Amino acid sequence: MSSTEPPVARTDAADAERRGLAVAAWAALLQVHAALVPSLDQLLIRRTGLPLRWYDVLLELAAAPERRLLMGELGQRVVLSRTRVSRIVDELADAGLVRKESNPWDGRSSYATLTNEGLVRYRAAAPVYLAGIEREFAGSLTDADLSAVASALSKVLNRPLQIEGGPEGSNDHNA
Amino acid sequence: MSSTEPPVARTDAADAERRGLAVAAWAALLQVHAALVPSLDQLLIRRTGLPLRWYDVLLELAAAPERRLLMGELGQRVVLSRTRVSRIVDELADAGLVRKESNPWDGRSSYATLTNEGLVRYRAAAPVYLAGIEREFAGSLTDADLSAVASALSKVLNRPLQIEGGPEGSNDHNA
DNA sequence: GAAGATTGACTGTTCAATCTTT
DNA sequence: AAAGATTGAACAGTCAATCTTC
Repeated sequence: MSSTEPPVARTDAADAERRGLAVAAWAALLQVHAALVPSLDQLLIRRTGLPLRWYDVLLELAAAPERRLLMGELGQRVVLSRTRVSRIVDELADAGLVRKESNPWDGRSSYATLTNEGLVRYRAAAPVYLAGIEREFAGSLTDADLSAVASALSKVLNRPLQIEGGPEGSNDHNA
Repeated sequence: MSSTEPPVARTDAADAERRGLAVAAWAALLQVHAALVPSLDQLLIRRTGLPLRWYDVLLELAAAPERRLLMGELGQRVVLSRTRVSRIVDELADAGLVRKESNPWDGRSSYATLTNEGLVRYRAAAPVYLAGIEREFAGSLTDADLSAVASALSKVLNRPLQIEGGPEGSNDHNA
C-alpha cells in the first residue's frame, strides 16, 4: 500500500498533529451546525412563519427558470431525498405557496411551481435569513475568514465521492 | 485589526460582496454537513456497530475525570437537549456501554458512567472515525485550510450568544 | 423492467407536562 | 418554587414497498 502515501513516511508526531487539526476543524463544524441551525430555523419561523426546510425549497424555485422544477431536480439542488421533497412540497402546496402541475411531455414526472404568494413570502423571508446569517455566523468573522471557510469547504464538496473499499455491506446511503 | 467595525460606513457594493461571502461560507458548511454526517454515521455503524450519536456520548464520557458525568453536563458538552441525552443514555445503558448511578450529594441529578465494555467499544471505534474524517473531510484540505476552518469556526462558537432584540415571542430555543 | 414519484410503517427528535429532590 | 431529569404525545425524517408511465 505504498501508492496513497507520501514519498517519504510522515513522522508519528506530524501524523498526530495533522489528525488533531482535522478533528478540531470537524468538531467545530459540527458544533456550529448544531448551535446555529435550530437558532436560524426558530428565527425564520418567528419572523416569517416559514421553517427552514420550506425556505430552502422556495429559494430554489424562486431562482429556477419558470419558477418551477421537476421534483427530482428540486431534490438534487436542495440535497434532499425523493421522499422528503415529496413530503415538503405537499406541505407547501397545502399552504398555497407551491402548486403541483403535471408534465405534459412525461407523465411520470411532475413540476413544483412557485405561486405568487409563495414568491411574496420568500421575498419577505430572504432578508431576515440573510440578516440572521450575518448576526449569528458571519458577524464574528473577517472577510478573510469567510473566504477561507468557503474555499476550504468547497474543496471538500467538489471532491469525487469517496467509496469505501471492503467486502461487507453496501454503502448506497445516498441512493 | 483595531476594531471589528469599519470606521466609515461601508458602501452598498461592499455590503453586497460581504453578504455574498457570508452566504457562500454558510451554504458550504450546510452542504458539507448534509453530505458527510450521514456518510460517517453509516461508516461507524457498519464497522463498529455504534451510531454517531452513541459515539459522541462515549467520547465525552471517556474523556471525563472519573469516566462519568452528570446528565446535564453531558448534554452541554455534546450539545444535546436534556430530553435527548436522557433517551440516548437509556439506549447505551440497555446496550451495557453506560451505567446510570445516582448522585449521593444531590438526589435530583444522576451520573452516566462509562462501563468497561463501553470504553473498549469506544477505543475500537475511535480510529475508524478518525480515518473517516481524514478520508472524507480532511483529505481534500491542506494543514493551512484546516487551521483556518478550525480557527474561524471557533470564533463563531466563542461568541456570546446573540439574543435577538424585539418585542415578539420568546427565543429560548435552547432552554 | 427502469424512471419518477408517492405512500405506509418505522425510527428518531422535540415539546409540553410531570415527577422528585432541593 | 426552582433545578435536574424523565415520560407521553406529536412531529419530522428514513426505508422499503408501491403505483404509474415510459
